[in-house]
Amino acid sequence: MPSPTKKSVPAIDEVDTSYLETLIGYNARRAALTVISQFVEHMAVYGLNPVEFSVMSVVVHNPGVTSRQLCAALNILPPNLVGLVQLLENRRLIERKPHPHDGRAVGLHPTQIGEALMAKAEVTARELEIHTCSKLTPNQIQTLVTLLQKIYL
Amino acid sequence: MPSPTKKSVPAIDEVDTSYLETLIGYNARRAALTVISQFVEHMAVYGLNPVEFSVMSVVVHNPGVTSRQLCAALNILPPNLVGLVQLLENRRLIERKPHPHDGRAVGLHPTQIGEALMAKAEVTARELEIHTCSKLTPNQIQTLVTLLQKIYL
DNA sequence: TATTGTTATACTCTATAACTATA
DNA sequence: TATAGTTATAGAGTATAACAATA
Repeated sequence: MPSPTKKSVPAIDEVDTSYLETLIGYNARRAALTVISQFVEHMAVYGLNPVEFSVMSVVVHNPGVTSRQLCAALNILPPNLVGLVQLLENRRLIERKPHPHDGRAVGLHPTQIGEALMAKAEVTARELEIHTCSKLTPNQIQTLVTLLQKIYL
Repeated sequence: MPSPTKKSVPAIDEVDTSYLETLIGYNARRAALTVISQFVEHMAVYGLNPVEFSVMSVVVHNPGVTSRQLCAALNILPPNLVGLVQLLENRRLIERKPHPHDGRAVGLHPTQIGEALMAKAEVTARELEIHTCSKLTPNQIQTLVTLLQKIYL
């Protein structure tokens, strides 16, 4: 008489993901998705998703930056930036001005509204770090940032 | 007479992304994209993208796992897993068998072909870690994994 | 000839609602 | 009534090719 636990096709009680959890790629992706979903949630009050936030941030810290420079800095493809810039311009967060010495290029500048919005948004982003990394000490957060940059920079 | 550098609308020589580089979310996303693009490149020989690799890995290490369990473990929505499972089944990498004591569920099992493929793919994935993290010591890789898990687990 | 910005478009990934079969 | 698997579909994100204007 077979014991009750003997089955030719057993069921899985708890899924073992220990192998995947040893891989950098798996952990980086899972962590990034967690951080980003919290970012989306808390930045909704400013009407900014992560990409819009980073574009605005680069424009505020680099007034006059061109689309090409933005694309290179943020790893965005030029066709995908066009609609983004138009959206931010329509919201009066940025302005497009002629480039000082390249007739092909256009400089992107923050408006007063854009600067005011980002001043608040960047404070929120900083507070969000603490919340997202609540299980990490400030020292560990700094270590994490340093190690991540060694991968992509 | 104005100096040549005096411009009302100056150009940006080099884009300053130092603010964004202090944010966990920005770094996690950029690092994840770098790691994943290398993974895609090196796993193409097996015909597996990152999601297919993780599904296959969980099935191999948890024979009989159900779709629901897979979804919960890998953070995939059930409708998006359906096509994935069909694809892997068509490639004879997994098999669907009746669940031992739940008529609604279906157990996913690796075939011999699937197990053989994943044995090789997991070796490649391990080698890829070393390549992707060439600027990190084994100790730093371990630290990075631990810190990332504190965020999403 | 090369580059900036742009349009059009396709492909992938992700998300939601609703259905069926079973518990 | 709740859950597993599925279908259909919508939306977001990402990709390539090609064009006009300027360098």
